[in-house]
Amino acid sequence: MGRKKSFQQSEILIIISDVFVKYGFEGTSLDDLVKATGLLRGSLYSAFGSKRGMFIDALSENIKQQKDSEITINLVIIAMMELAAKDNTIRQLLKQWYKESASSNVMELLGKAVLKRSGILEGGE
Amino acid sequence: MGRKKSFQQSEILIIISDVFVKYGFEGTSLDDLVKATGLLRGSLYSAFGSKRGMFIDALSENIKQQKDSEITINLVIIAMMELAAKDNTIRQLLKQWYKESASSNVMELLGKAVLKRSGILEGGE
DNA sequence: ATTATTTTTGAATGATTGTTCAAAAATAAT
DNA sequence: ATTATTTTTGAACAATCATTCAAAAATAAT
Repeated sequence: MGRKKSFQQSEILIIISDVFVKYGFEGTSLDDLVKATGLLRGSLYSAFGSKRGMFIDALSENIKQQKDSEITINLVIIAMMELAAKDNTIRQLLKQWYKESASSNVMELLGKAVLKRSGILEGGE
Repeated sequence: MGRKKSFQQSEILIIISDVFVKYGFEGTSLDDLVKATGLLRGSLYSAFGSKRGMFIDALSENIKQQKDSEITINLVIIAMMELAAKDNTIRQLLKQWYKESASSNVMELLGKAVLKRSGILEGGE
């Protein structure tokens, strides 16, 4: 009973993931998320509770569904750089990812992703 | 002539570097920098121009003076993750660091630092 | 139809953000 | 001493931030 949800949580999380990957956690504003998802603040908050909740759900979902995709790796690094030190819940998620990571050389995987994100390798200008 | 500076730019940059390493770029507020340095906003701005200027000077100075220290590596990763994509000046600094980096395996160096920063390896709890 | 329940809407809130700048203080030159 | 120059001071500013919540809308149950 009650009004029907106008969106599918899993589809919204894909959009949210892209935004966090693009701008980082601190660099992402709620306005960014509102614009990208097409939802209003209230809907996002009733679905995820907080900006942190949105990030945690995005990270969890990506870890669950595509352990070594570029998006997952980027979310993992953002979590490690910006959140893990002060957030135990996120630290636990990262431990799980680390344990289950298929890669044989995690360090190199992470380092390569950081370097790629910087854009210092391509196009001389 | 004129009033004497009450601080040494190079000493302030060491403090500023520590703050940026601790909180990241977006995660660092001017209040954080004011508290840590003991200087007031006006002094910081007349010395460095902007928050971005403070970061750039901190990064440059560290790259110049201790190419592979933990602080330098952390500043480099923060720059790569949060700033490089949209800031050409920072991208150039990072290219210089990359070219002159003494390490034989930069990817692994970066990845190891990210992993260490996350804190997921130590202390089980 | 009426009632109950859930979701959407979006304006409002208070806090925090980076930046500015006129006035005061300190020093050097005349 | 007076003038010129530089730095410090810190209040003020507009912009942006994450979050809240009462009202409206939509759906299901009675």
